Amino acid sequence: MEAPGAVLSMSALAHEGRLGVFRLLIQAGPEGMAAGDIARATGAPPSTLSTNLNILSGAGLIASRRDGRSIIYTAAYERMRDLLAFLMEDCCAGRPEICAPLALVANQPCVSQGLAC
Amino acid sequence: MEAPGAVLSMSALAHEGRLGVFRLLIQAGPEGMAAGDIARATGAPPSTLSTNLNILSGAGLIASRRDGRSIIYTAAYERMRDLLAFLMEDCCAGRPEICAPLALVANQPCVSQGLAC
DNA sequence: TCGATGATTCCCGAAATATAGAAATACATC
DNA sequence: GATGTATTTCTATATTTCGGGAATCATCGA
Repeated sequence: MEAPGAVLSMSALAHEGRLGVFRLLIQAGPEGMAAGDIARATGAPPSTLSTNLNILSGAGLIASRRDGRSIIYTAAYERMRDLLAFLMEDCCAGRPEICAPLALVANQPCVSQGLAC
Repeated sequence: MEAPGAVLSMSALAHEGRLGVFRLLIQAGPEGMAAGDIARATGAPPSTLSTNLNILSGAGLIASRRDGRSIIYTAAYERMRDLLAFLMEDCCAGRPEICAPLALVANQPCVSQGLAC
């Protein structure tokens, strides 16, 4: 990822409501969540939520698909991974004191699930 | 780090100019860089740069100290590490497919410098 | 104390963003 | 078709952010 993409992604996430939606979608997993369910979970009015979903989508952080009357949103893992990789590579270049401790964080979920990474 | 802090940090970094300054300061290392040098390096007019330095500072991402007539800015590594940890923990919880590959990135600088992490 | 230099603060018009009601669209069911 | 539900688009308003010129503050050397 290049800087402009990172700026776009971060400005999408730099908003309490959108960050909340994104976290929700990450938790929801690959099956995703319908817009209406997100609205209920967050309490955001439909048009506001729709705007924010659109912004997250424009930043490539979420994807959507229609299922009957509902539109299901899912988190775009690769994009998030790219953003994190950009921030880490970019910011850790020559400064391992930042990133080295993060390796533990990165490994933690795997460890806790018995995966080798 | 909590969500509001992450939002603050990301909104500070979600700006081409500020991201550039921050990257510059990361590269500059613990010795930091004088505001004037940053201005020369980025070509930003003084008032604009000052505003942006202030925003980064308010987000806790950089720190400053006076040295004679100059004010030296340095990147706040811990804060950046906290932000990355928040994003990784928060977003990878239960989703190791995002973070597992990042462990490699995190390790890379160490590896390239012969460090064990 | 004075002038020069480095940096910040003040200010304000322009542009972008946030929010949400109302209307419109898409689809499913009857 | 008609109706109801899900979601988006349109629209308007309020708020925030951006950028940079001019004025101000802080420090140093003479």
